[in-house]
Amino acid sequence: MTELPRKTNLLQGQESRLPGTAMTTDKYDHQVIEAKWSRLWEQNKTYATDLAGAKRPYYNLMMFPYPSAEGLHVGNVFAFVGSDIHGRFMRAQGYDVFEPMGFDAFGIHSENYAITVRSHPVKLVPSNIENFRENQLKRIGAMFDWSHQVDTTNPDYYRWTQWIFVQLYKAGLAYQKDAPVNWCPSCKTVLSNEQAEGGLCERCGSMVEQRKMHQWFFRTTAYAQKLLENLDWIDWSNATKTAQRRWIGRSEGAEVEFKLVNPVGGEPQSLRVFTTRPDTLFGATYMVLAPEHPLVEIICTDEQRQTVKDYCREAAQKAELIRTDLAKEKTGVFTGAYAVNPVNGEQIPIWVADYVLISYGSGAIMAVPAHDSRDFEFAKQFDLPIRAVVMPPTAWLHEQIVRGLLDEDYAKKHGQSDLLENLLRSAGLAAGIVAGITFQNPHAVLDGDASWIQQVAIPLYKNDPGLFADAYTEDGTAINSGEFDGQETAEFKKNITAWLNGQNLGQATVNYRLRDWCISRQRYWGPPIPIVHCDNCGVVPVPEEELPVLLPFIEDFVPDGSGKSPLARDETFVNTTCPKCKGPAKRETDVNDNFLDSAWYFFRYPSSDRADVPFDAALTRKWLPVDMYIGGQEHAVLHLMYTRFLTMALKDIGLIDFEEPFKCFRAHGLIVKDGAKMSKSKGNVVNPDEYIKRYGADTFRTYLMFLGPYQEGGDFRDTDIIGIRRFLERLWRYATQTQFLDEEMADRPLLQLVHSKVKKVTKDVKSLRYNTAIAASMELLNGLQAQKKHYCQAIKILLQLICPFAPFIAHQLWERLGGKGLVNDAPWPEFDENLSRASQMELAVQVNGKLIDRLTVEADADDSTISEAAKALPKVAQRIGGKQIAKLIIARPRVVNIVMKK
RNA sequence: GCGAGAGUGGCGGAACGGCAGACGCGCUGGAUUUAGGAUCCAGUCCCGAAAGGGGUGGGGGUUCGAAUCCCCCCUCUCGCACCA
Repeated sequence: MTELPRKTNLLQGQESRLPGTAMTTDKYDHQVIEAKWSRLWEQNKTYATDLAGAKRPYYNLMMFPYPSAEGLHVGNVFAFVGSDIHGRFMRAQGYDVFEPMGFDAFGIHSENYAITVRSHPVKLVPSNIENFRENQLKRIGAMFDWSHQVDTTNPDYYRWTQWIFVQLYKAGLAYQKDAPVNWCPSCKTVLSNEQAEGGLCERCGSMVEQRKMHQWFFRTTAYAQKLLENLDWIDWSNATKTAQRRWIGRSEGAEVEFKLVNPVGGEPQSLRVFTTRPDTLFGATYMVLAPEHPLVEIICTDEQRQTVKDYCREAAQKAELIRTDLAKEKTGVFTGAYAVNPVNGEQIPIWVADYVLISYGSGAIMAVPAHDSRDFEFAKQFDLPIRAVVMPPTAWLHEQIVRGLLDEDYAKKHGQSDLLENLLRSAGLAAGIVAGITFQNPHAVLDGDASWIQQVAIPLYKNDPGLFADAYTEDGTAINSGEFDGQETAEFKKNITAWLNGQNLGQATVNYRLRDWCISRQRYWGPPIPIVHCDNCGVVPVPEEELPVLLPFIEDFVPDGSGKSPLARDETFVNTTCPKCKGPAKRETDVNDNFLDSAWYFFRYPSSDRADVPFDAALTRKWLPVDMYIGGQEHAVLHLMYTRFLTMALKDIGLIDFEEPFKCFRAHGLIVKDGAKMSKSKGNVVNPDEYIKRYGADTFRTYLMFLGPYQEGGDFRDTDIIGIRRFLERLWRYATQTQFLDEEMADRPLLQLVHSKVKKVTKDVKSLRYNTAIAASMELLNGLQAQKKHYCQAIKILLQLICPFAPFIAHQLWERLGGKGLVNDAPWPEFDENLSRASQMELAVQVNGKLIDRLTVEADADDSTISEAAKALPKVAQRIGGKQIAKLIIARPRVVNIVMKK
């Protein structure tokens, strides 16, 4: 006989309904219930918010999805359900909750997918949206207000995306400049950053190059300071705020001017650099320009010209990723030119190296190898002088030497092996160890007499910090810095900046890492940038009344080798008349970045039915800023930064009166499967549809929220979902097969149970700790079932508590039990703090902090009663014996600790 | 390298500085059942027959008392990454 597997996959075959018996009608049949309530909610417009009439508006936003062909991902469901629970909770608190949903359907994902399946986004996107909405989103039990949905590819929407572009253009916040794009020489196409990961083309694997193109930018940097400052007061997840702060990357320093030794006739006479360490100016022994720096070509000497040219060409061909990622070894070449160090008149060489980025600061640096690890590495590689100008604390020197972080190769090369050996010997001798040290037990060494540091290590460092393996980059005391010697870093910075200012050689400056937002995309599937280029009038925005500039249907939308958007191939699109002079003109053919579509969608939701304005002023005042935004931490910087920028810009333009779009933002966690990230290649992708069909949306929702703390994510496990299903079935049986009493609950233990659980669930749901809220609901059900008397009042409260998680079953049972109206509209149960506490408390009794016994006393027992009772416990008394008690601590309602005298 | 977060039973995970392991999965035993992948009851951190002892990645510290706070180290996850 063949052995049958003990268990089969829970998802295989098998209808969830059991063969018909007399009981069937009363079984928990999720399919019937969920279909019924979906229908009722839709018919009665239960979740269509009266936007104009709402008394207590609450805007509950979640990040709208990109409607992929694969369908809704379980990660989306996790995100939406968590947000919906918050929305349902707020509704039960009496708010008019607006919970809209939409589709972020433009962009490279849709376009690429269409290319791979040889279809067209114009065909694919609508059917994907249809599938998302009708087959998936409508089944997860969320309170979506479908009367206000948004589809970014709809001309009624992107008309306003273009309109916003025009407003920004008029406000001087949109401009054009040359910027590099990722270019695949083999596919002859522009690539997005994610398509060029690792510096290789995603499709053909060839090395991605950087190509310069004239592109559109938004001036996000104009708001760098405000974007940073507001983080201090907005109520957002801390991790998100930290990520934004780092992304903005404010750093204070000074701009310093270095004059060229041999200025080329008529050309600029100096180089400006940004440094956060003006106090290290005396240690600047060379300078570096980024390969793209315009002065490179001008200043390099004829001798070096070819070398420099070759180097720059090579650097240009490396994608930024390769340049940064794989360049473990630094590269660079000498230009032949020199500059003058303004503080000491020294002539220092100017190099070109790709470790300096054109996009930050001025694209040029002064190199202080002794106190910057990158310069240090570069100087060692190319044998440039390293001069100490900051004296590290002796502890640092000690640490370096003790750990053996010294550079023997460097010492040898510079004929300083003797010095190094001397250092080691004296260090060893100081600790009573003979020379020829191997640092086997470094921390045991050197702790006694430290005079060797004063006598040997410090002079050695002062003379040549290159002997050490690392640069000292922290603050310290100035050395080798002329009149500034002895100053601490902070005061030195202040003084030297003032001095530079006086000499007209520099001033204090703030720099940001944040860059302007490049919104040009040389692709097809996006809203055309509403600009016309006219030979006479130059750049002219399309007049607002002519918007939208419709995206033309182009059968073959695949990028060609031109590097231009496919729109450039459509003559009837490109050729137009200038809105100003009516002469012939050409349209801009780039489309805008997908992130612009999603940067303002929440403005549109309340006004989605308005054809005349992007967003109605009164509705916007009433509903925005968004009360709660829940979404993925992966959007911590880009999406959330862009929406903040845009909101600030719209405020300054005068269209709104607030500058932060989201009062509260919470990032949810990531959901993994069996401990690993879900991916198609691993074959561990969870398809939500199957689970919803088999277990029901209620079970699926509740399970997703139960598998871990919402803000941390969790591990999805097939085997665990059954626990939730059993819980809901138990709830069903209890609610349908119990004789309930109609009178009010009266006995204290039951009241205590109910009130304590209401308290717990309320607190947890409020703070998004859904997993423990569910656990508390389970405890409540367990507790109710164990009672002798069963009250309708109690089960109804449980239904209210569970409703945000499992709305279908809660509505059904509420109705069955004769509840008034909808369970979700019943006011959230209040709890009584006094009733939530037990009438008796069980205290742990410790002796010297060790648990010995337990003691049950009345909740209001006084200290002496408790301590006498505790001491009287046999196990405790035995330990006390005749000895004296030093201290007796009562920490109610948990512990009594009896501390004995020693 | 930098930043953020996390290391707790066989597993997912609970624990205002106060009884470690709530809740659930799994497992063990029992009841019921034609059947069980249903339901109900009991049990389930480790060592020990018990009394008792040990236990929250490792090592120190603060405290009457530490999974929780502080310092050092290790590991994992996620971001960022030559930003001068």
